[in-house]
Amino acid sequence: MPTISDVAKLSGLSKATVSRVINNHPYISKEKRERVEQAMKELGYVPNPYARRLRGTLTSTIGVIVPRIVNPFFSYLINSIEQSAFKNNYQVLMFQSNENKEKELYFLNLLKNRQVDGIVMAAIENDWEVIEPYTQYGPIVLCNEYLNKANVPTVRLDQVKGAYIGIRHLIEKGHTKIAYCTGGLFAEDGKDKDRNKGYQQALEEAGLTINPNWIFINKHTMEDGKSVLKKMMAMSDRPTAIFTGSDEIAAGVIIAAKQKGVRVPEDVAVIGFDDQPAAEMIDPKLTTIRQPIEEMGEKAVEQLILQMNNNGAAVEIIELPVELQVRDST
Amino acid sequence: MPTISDVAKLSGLSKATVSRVINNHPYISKEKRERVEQAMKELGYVPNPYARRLRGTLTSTIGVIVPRIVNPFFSYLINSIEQSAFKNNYQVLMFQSNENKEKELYFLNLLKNRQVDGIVMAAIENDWEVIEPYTQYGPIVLCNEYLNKANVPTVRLDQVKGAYIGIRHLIEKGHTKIAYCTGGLFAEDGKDKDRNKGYQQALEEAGLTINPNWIFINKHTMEDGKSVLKKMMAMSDRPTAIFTGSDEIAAGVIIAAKQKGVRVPEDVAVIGFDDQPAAEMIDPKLTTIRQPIEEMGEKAVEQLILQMNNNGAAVEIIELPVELQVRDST
DNA sequence: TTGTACGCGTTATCAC
DNA sequence: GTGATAACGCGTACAA
Repeated sequence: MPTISDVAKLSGLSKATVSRVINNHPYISKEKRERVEQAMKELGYVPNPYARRLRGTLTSTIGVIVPRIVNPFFSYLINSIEQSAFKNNYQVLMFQSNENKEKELYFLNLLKNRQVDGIVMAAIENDWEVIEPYTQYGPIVLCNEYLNKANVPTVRLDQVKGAYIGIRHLIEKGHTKIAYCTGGLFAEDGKDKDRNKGYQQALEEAGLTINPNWIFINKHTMEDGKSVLKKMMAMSDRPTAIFTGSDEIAAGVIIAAKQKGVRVPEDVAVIGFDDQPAAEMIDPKLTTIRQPIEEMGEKAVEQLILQMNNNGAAVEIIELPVELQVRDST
Repeated sequence: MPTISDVAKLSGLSKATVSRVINNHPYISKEKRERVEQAMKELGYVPNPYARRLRGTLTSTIGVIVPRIVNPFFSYLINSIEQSAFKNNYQVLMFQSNENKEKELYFLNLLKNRQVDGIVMAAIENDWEVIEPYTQYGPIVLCNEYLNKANVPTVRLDQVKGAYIGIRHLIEKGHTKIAYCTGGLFAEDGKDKDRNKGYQQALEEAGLTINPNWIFINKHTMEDGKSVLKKMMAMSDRPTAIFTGSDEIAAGVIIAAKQKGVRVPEDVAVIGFDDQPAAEMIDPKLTTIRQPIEEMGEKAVEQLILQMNNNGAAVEIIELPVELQVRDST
């Protein structure tokens, strides 16, 4: 690999001059500039980025941590992040935490040793106390996750409203017996706490009370959806509608319903969450909560770049709206 | 950021000794080793990777180029690549070419200036003649794509067989009028040429001839699938089965069929390709061709690492088998 | 406008 | 075993 010295030698000029040409400095005679360019072309010279960085020039790659990229929600998010980053001349280093605390820490370490200049966390496995120290090495922005105690830029969705408008929609359709799936434990302060709040709020407003039998916790997959439907059908007091918390679970519910001859939405109305492409493939097409993933990715990159360029930039919390997408399953 | 000199100073030893500790050299007294480790911890010292690389130590990131990550096929592929790379202590820089030649070249340049040590190309937009020169900067392996003229490691699927067993299955089910979708132009030497070959081969063996009206070219999306079904139904001589070339197209066909009251598989049998998760969500569940994506990603990483570690390693062409997954749409 | 010389942080070489 | 020191490739004060 040719170095700047080779170029200098070939062009009969000094390294300094070559460097100036490379970095577009003013005050170089046209003639020498051309001589240098000629020599660079001839040698196929490419600046060594490690030497440059060592010397202090800024780097240009950002890291993104997601739980699993095969989840369409996250592949769409990464897509958006990659596109935005590219527009801004940043590269994207992609990581899957696989919901593994140690893997997450491994990735955060890349920030520490400056393999990346900043990180977008779209998953967060460790407690904030253990993540927080890494912010001293470079900016971290939270995306689709948030922690009240974390004083970092955050881009998130209004999950309270997401659940609220979903439940509300079911109520307006005349349902009073509404089952509910959550990815967490339906605790005050755990995973999905915002959605839980929206759910409770909508019920309260309508004067309905929660039937604990109709709460399904720790649900995530299509298989979960199938088993939920079966459990529902086995109840003596059956719900007539279900808020599933994800399109995948909703798909499982609908598939199982068909198997059992349960009609959707006549016998059971089903509402998903995410508005994934599959929502339109399912029969009946899925009513669901649409999330502005694209915009979320853009904003996250925007915030991150802001922080990278300006260490003291204000820490913004951006909340994006969700909306109801009514189709045929409710 | 503390440097190796800071550690040396604090521990009262030389940079050389500190470096030896960092790199696990033998022949260091236990006592000094501990003194160094203590100092490192105290300072929160992290070696600067750019300096290390400048000095000659190998880097550890590989690039992956895919057309679009939101295509489940590729998100699963990237997933597999990321997992394999991680196991081998490599990081993954992810790129979407968006089927754009220039973007592809931009990424290939990262190889040139050593931002990545090697590249897995799961998409290939430019002619090989323009890509080939980049191989001098680092290894490139082709994944799910191949070019006869390219003398680089290649991991691919047996597409001829993929189409062949699909069509064969339809024939065995008694179909003789079989429509066919291709992503290319059904040309001798273009996109999907292998599948075309498998299609023709299966028909020939069964003594069937190709009806040009039943060939649909340039099809990719669910929307394409819908319009294909409509066109089929408008024909006087209708096919009774269709090989769609992708689960997405198949989904579109089935959705449109339902709308029109066409029964699947009674009136039209549909076969997909890929075996994406959606294949099980669709009603009827999709018969499709399963591709060993996981294995493909692993092999690609394996080949790439082989090349990176051993410049002269043999160039292997690995062909992975596909298989028929029979469900309810045929 | 151009060149000289130094330093970025690390590791390898060579002495001791 | 350990410590100077040079070298990796580049950018920039400083001098000219």
